[in-house]
Amino acid sequence: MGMDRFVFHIDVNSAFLSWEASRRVAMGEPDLRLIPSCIGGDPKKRTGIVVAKSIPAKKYGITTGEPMSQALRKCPNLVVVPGDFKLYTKCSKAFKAICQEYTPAMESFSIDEVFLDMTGMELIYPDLIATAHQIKDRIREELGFTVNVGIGRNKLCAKMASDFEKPDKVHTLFPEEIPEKMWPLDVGELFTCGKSSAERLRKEGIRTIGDLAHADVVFLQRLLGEKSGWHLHLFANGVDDSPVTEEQEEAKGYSTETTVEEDLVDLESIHQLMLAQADVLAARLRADGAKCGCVGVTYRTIEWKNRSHQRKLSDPTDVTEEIVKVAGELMEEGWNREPLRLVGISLTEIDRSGMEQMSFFVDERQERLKKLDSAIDSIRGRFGNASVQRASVAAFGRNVGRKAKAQMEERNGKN
DNA sequence: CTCGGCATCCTAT
DNA sequence: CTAACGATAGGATGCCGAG
Repeated sequence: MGMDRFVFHIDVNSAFLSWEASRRVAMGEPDLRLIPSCIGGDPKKRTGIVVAKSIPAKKYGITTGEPMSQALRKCPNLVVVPGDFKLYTKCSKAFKAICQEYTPAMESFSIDEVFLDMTGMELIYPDLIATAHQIKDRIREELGFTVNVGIGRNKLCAKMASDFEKPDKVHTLFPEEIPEKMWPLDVGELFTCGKSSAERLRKEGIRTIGDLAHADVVFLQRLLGEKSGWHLHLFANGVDDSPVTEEQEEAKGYSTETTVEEDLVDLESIHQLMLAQADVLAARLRADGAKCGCVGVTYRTIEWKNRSHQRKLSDPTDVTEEIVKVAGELMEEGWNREPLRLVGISLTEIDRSGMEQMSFFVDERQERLKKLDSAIDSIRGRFGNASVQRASVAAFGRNVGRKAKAQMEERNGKN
């Protein structure tokens, strides 16, 4: 039936840190990869989180996603470097350009990961493992950073394999290797088995991926939900039919959220922040020739309680003022006046039909607002392309809050 | 009973 | 300093009310 496939998963080792380190090495500076170091928030302010870490940093028990303050307690000498998304975008493109040379069937999975479908290329690459080594070595020699390559019969196995020993390694995970290489691993290591699922499974005595592979599917579905249970069971057995897709899907939603330095306690300042956020999102909609049919707000209280409210629109829009009006109403209706540390807006039900709405009369106000927004877009043009912003981990600790203020000031300056 | 709408949870980079 | 801590996206899940 379906052809047997060969899939590569290529993953840049500690991408942000590697990219920063390779730039510094090229400029004759010390190699961050050889010392305890990380990309993260401003250590002086002790805010933000660890976004990427060196292997020496890992030896201190530092983990990705943990607060900087905690990481610094584990390793006071930790060298902390702020993020630089311009650099990451450049390195990502160079990395993917090399990968793309080996097959047209490449899927960009994230800024630092690709899948390659190498099926049916035996004549060009008779030894796929040698080809994997070649790709890896070329990237290291030409670009100055290392990757791991995982090889499997499907994306799941390729991805699991690329996660084995790091850095600068090629691993395979073929069906006959699954019991030996994957089943002994902790359940939490399985792709899409996150903290919550792993915890539930462990409570039931399911500790390894092998345990999961042999567990009863119906039991798993009752424990984790119908789809999650089913999928995790398939994954644990190395089963995955999802194709390597070349073209990336259009976004189904646009969202932004901002953690503020000082808690928000009044509607006025919340409104101002949301105006800045809606302005950015609406510009992205227009840049993509899209409109949204649903507006949502998200917020987080100082007690870390998350809330969200959303509402469908009677007519899809790409107008800042329309979005912020709905967002303001949602916030007013739902917010119980607890101080907020985070506020965000999400736009969903994206409509790309691009067709102007048929109508016998033109809504004067809407036209006026659209012209205003277009003017704002052209001013914004010099700040560069929205996709860079989208890809960015937009705020590294020290910019949090400052960014919110800057957004508001920029917006205010225009009025 | 099923479906749409919504809030929340979970997972990933 | 004694709990502290990002942004963005997509999908799943559970509840509720309408038809």
